[in-house]
Amino acid sequence: MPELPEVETIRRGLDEYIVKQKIVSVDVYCEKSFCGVVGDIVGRKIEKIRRYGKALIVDLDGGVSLMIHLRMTGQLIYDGETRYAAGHPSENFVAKLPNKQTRVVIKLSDGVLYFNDQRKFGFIKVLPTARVEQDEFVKKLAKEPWDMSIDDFYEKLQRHQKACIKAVLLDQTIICGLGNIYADEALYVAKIHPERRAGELDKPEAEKLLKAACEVMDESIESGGSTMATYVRADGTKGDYLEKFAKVFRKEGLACPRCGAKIIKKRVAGRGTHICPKCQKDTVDTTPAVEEGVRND
DNA sequence: CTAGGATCCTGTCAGC
DNA sequence: TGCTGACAGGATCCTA
Repeated sequence: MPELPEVETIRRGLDEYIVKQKIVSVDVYCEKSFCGVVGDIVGRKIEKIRRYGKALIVDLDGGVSLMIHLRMTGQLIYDGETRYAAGHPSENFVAKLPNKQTRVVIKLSDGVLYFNDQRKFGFIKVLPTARVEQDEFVKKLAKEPWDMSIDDFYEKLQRHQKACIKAVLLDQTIICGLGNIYADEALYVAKIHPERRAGELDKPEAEKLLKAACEVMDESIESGGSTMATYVRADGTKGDYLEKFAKVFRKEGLACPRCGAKIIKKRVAGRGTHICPKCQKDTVDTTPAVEEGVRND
């Protein structure tokens, strides 16, 4: 799905466009995609949009909230005076809606919010606002990289000694926000091979990785996420992290911008993984002479 | 407890 | 053309 930067991009967009609007009606096209009773949210006003990791919380008046998780292929498309679309990028962003992938349609006072989701892994769930933080998913989330101390991160890596570092980065209960794109990009920036065991990273490496995670996600959020967040807005701007900033993700066969070696793709932790085989060594760097393995390039 | 694999679902693409 | 298997920007459940 949409990883943290994309979800944050959606949050900002919804904050601008749907807050203060009233829910007029809700059409559920796919039962699996909507958990709750439609009558509990119709007529309520949207007060606030929050985010926990990759989960979006829409607070309504009367102490009711919606939790929205896009998982792999979810998208939220607001169609009002302008169209604001974000989430899993696809032609749906500019298509006529509803369409085959539309799962829930929320009609608002001044526009319509479409929840599309090709694979139906995502969902919208109705719950009392007071219970959001008690939700099993929310409760288990770890800190986001910006809020995590290096000691905390290093200790977590030690705790998951034998797991691939990539698997660790994808585990939201260890560190929250990264998904397949930003895990690959962060590992590339930090020059760490995704198949290294978490326990064998030394502290300077862990620090580089944590910093890289913040960096790649900051960059993406600033550009509106990797998706075409503002696709149809008048200014024509669009978020295009993959085009503009990604160095390895979906770049297999292309030259590494750092060393020129050919980027490869292989399966790691059950996911397609992009690596520069030269910059990202799959064994511990035993180069002598430099203390603690710190290399300043 | 951790680690790894299967699984939910639809759609697309490469290879025969 | 039609079929088949692999794979996909996530998270959970099951097993060892």
